[in-house]
Amino acid sequence: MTEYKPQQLDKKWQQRWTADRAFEVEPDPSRPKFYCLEMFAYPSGHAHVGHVRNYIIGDIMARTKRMRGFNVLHPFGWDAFGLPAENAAIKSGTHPERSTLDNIAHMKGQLQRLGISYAWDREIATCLPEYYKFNQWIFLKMFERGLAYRKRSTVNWCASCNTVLANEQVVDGACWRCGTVVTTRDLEQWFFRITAYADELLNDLDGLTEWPEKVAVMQRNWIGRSVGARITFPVAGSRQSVEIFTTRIDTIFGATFVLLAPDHPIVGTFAALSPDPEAFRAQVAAFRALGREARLTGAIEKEGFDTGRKAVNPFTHEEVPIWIANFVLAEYGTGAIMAVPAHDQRDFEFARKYNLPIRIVVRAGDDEATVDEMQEATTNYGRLVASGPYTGQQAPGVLTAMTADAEAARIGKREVQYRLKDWGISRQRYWGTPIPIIYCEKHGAVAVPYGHLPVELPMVATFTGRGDSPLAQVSDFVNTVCPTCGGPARRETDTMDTFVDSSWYYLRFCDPANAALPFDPERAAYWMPVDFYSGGVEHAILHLLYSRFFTRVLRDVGLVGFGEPFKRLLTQGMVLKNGAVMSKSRGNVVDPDDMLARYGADALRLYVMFVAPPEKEVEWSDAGLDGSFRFLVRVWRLVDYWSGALRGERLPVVAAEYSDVERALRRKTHDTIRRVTTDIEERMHLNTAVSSLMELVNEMYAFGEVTPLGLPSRGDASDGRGVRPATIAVAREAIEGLVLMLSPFAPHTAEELWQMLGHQTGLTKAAWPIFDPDVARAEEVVVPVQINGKVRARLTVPAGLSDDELRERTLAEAAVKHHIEGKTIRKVVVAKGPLVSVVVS
RNA sequence: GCGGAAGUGGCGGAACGGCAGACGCGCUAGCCUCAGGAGCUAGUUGGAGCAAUCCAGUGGGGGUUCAAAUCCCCCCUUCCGCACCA
Repeated sequence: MTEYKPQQLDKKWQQRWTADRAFEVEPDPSRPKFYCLEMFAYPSGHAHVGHVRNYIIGDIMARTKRMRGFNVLHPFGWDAFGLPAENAAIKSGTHPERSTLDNIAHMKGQLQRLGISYAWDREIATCLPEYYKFNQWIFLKMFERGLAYRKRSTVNWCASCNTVLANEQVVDGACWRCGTVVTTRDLEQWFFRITAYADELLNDLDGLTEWPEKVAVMQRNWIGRSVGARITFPVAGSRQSVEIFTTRIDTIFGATFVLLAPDHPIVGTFAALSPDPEAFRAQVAAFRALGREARLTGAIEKEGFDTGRKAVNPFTHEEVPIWIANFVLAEYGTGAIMAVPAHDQRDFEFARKYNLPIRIVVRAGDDEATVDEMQEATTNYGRLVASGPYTGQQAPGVLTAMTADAEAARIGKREVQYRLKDWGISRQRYWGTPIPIIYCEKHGAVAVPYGHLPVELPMVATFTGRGDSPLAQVSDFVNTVCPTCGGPARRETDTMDTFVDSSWYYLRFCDPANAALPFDPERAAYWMPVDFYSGGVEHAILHLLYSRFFTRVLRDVGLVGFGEPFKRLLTQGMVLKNGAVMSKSRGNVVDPDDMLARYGADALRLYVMFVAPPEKEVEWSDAGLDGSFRFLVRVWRLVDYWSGALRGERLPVVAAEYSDVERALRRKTHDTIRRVTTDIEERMHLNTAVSSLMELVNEMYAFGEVTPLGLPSRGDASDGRGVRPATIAVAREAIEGLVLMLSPFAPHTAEELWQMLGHQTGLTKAAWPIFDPDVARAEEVVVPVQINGKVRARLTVPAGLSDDELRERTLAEAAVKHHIEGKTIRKVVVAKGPLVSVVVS
């Protein structure tokens, strides 16, 4: 009996795979490709079992697809730029490059010890010039096309991280990374024009049928398209006007006042011309602060004040007051709205609070409430009343008509608004990709010529974390010459948001060593799109939306021929410990290396896959890991014990030679092949794939009880002499199938067992077992019989009986007779399954 | 408030209109024993019964169907996302 020593097997087979370069691949048009990718890692230092779960999920898919005949690309890399390394440098004095590369080395070791089948020859790290050179290259392509541009704007600012944040990086008014309350600043910033692709990014979500609906919905909401009209309200006694955006032009006859955001540009003019500009400005400032407060706390107390000015409603020609309100957003629409208190709840509350007029202009159903009786705004569409020439008309027709009339009268136009804003990518930090722009007094912002890329990040020795961009302090870096005129010029000193790095890395894996282009279009055409992509749902908006945007840009640049990078997406659940997400600060991390030392890689891999479906959150349990280890020991003993008999000559066997018990095991084997294959490839129910394998093992132990092959607990292993060839053949089919199907989950153990069974070539070259429906077909079936909906009997009958025969046998069955005695049979249904349902009364 | 997902034994979870609780953990009893955190056998939704068996049962209430954990309607709870978006 050979002892199961998983730690030794881990080492042995990991070395073998590396020596054989078993997972390195090249394009091969003769085979179908499969690109399997897990979101690459931020090199924080240590991967815990929560991170590792995702890599194991991907590895099950990659290993299975390889055995199923696909040419599988399964690469890994590092999202290596970012703030934590820089912050650590400020504290410890270690240069971010040093700590990042150290962390990568450690984490790579962790993944290798888990036996994840990565093509390590394609490893990338975004902080290396050979990678970020192409961040710059893509930036320049976008600059040429007007997709990268610079503008002064009010931006989100995190005082703790000392940098700008994208809208997507502000969570509940606070920094997504450190939780500091976000403030605003006016800065010159670089933006990517993602809004140019807003419609496409929105519409194409419908085609992503293999994405979780949740993610598509989140992106849809984030893009936030709404169709309406922009209408000009002239300011009375002035040549100025206020433009408003509305989706409810049908209610415009009920617009009894206009509301401005405190940040609206015209507010400054109003203040200057007011009787007491100082007081006016003070009040505006108070509302700006209030609006921010309200958004942070969710406290929704609507406040406003009258500017004293009036606007002319262009449909009614009526003068209505202009107020400033804390709940109107400067960044959405035009920063100004027409208020229709009768038909908008917010306007209603505001009007009631400040005693502003309310006018009903839409009637839905038979509601005839007067203004005084109204408890809340009526927001449904309906028939227009008191609306001049439009009275009596209905939505949606009237919306189109009124918008068209506004356009004809040159007082407005149809407009589509998005919640999505352009992506601000400038960061006032060091550890990132330098933006390849040079500022010249004569020529303004000039692109660094492609031949000068990469603009290398200079080695800065000291970090303070204070002041502006650290690169501004490096005079060798800053001072340069203008590429256009050769005159003195200064480099851009901001770096790019690290989400730029991750927006195209999956394309780089197709051709990671290319020095001329981000990737070779032909290689990308072979490997892309990613067939299976898995990672955390926290990237549902940021990374996944940016990646879809980048792929479209690269399509328009001519590098790829498609827009969607990820065909199938899986958002894996987190691993909790003591009910909380694992984190260093909570002190509840489980280090995979501790588990490897106790159980080996395979028990850990198996447990993490068995405990729950991949999308679900799971609670870590040491006891569950024990169970998986026991299962592997059980498999080991069985295979080891039978291997002597199974290693021998493969004698031909004809179907008629199989006994009932042998046929039953063959059925189980093939049924298991079918279930495990669809569970992995189609349903991604890795937990039930494992339980099917467990069932097969239980069945084989039962088989051992009744055949001369015996069981490990029953003395010496049989060498197969004197055992019928049919028995050996059946056992071999079951055992080999088991080992093959176990191999994605427990690759080290499976390789060793495969070798024990006498195979010279390893499992990385083996083929997945083939399901044979003829073998799986049962010759006898158990048919449940329902009487008035309850199962009352089971019939064991030959498979393939006709419905009439089944009906006959059912009614003849003693247990059935007992239940229908003295009653009238109303109906007998024979359903597929088969199953018989009898209705009596 | 809007949107999404979910609610099944002591626990993790099975069951894509057809036998509810597969598989595993835990627990109980027994066997074996070089006493190990090992292995084997049986049991384990609740209730009634010596038993065969019967009754109830998938958050609650209705409905569709020969048949519902599964489909439809209403309600409750939990988690997640968005949140004054005009």
